[in-house]
Amino acid sequence: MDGKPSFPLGPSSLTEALYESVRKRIVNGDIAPGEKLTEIRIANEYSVARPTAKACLERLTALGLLRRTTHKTAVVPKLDEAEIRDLYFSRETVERAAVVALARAGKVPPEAVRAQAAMRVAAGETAQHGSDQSSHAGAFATQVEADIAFHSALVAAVGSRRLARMHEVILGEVHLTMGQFQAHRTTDPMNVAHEHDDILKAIGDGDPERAQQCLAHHLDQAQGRLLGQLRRERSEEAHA
Amino acid sequence: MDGKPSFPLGPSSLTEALYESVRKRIVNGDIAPGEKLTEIRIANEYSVARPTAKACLERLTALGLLRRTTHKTAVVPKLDEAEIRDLYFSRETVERAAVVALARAGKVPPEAVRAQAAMRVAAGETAQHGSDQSSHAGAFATQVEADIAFHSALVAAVGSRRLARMHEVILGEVHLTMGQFQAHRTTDPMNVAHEHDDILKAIGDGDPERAQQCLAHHLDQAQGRLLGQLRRERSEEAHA
DNA sequence: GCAGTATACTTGTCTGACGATTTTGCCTTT
DNA sequence: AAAGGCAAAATCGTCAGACAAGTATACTGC
Repeated sequence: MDGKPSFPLGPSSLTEALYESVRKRIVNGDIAPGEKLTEIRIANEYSVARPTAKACLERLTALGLLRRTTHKTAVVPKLDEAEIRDLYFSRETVERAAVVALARAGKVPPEAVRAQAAMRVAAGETAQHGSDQSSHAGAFATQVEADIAFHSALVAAVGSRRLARMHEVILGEVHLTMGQFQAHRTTDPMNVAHEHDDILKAIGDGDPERAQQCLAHHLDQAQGRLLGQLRRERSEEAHA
Repeated sequence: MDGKPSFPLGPSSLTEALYESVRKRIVNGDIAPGEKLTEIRIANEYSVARPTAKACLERLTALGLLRRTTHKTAVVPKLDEAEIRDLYFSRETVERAAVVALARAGKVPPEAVRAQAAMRVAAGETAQHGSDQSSHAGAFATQVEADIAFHSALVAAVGSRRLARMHEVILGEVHLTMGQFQAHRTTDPMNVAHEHDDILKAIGDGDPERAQQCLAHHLDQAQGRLLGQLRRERSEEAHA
């Protein structure tokens, strides 16, 4: 009946599954920034042919999750300050257009409020297992997932396929940086949840201007946290 | 001395050359919308192996210049009204951010004024060879190139790699639609040049608000021309 | 005459191997 | 002893072939 199934359950293709697996390993920080990712390594680790691994690396490179030049091995990038600013400038450009369109329509996307609920329980988990290291890492990962899902739902609700596609690329790199700074993260997760609420509130009130400002504030906070973390790491390795 | 040559003369790689060639054939309208593009056809036409052609089609698909679902032949899309609106909404989102940033800095990109000069001579050529069909088509192609170059220079001048990358994808589809409507084009090219001038003027005056409005007007005009052309074709094929 | 099914053709995907290029380690020379 | 050149190893780009899945068509039965 309907042209396409709304819920594709799993990656039917082998290349798709491989791509998703490697992608998750990169954004979760399982593969450290600066680490070499050769085609042969991927092929061996997953027991697939090299052209398959090659296609996977090319897709990741196109999305900005890998850096590679001709005849050189792919490495996962470590974003410096200038690139983080560039990333968040692009992110704000896309998400600003989204929240303005949503506020004009005055419709709060249900998916976003669902992601907010998941965000809150994840924040509670993080605060609860503060001492336990492994549980903390797991809870943090789900928290990041919920954060990504929130912003993704915001853009998806606009209904623009091209805006969503651009945002998907941007969010990939955002996810990457969050995963890389995972270990030393110290931020209170409830602050993020409150900032999300402010955005949804402004959208529901049909106030594009305020929604835009709330979003800018939220992204500025996030960028500031990332830059502060980056400077802290820089000084740490300077002492060593 | 310098890390990378500022002017990469030609695609050194075979895959790159193939990709560029097919891309140009698509955006110039040499390959009609709806036409099937099989891997074997590309491989035969260019005398390359199938995996090479496959990689080429995948890259084109990722950029939106081809549509393909699993186990089905890739076709060049013909954008309907909803998709053209979506495309121009995304385009305005990106270019608006660019002109605002440029107007804030108050710097007019030299590349843009160069593209404007090229645009004017191309417009003159188009008007001159109005009767000659082949010359007209050639002049129109260079005019479209100059138009693309102008908007591309605008975004490139911001200095954001990610914004430029998003814009490149968007402009690819824009180029595609312009190439498809090439045959029946009737617009006065000087109007476009004047609208471009208004944008540059506002940027030079350091007036972000006016630059934004001029851009919105320009894109609205362009979108209107495309939609009008599309409706005309629809009625034509309804009569036949 | 129409619909359902089976077959054949086309297409997409996966696997293996060869040649070209870059990088790195070592040797020679100044 | 240090720097430059050379050689060897490793990696990337490309090509050729076989298998499986999907689609379209033709045929048969109703």
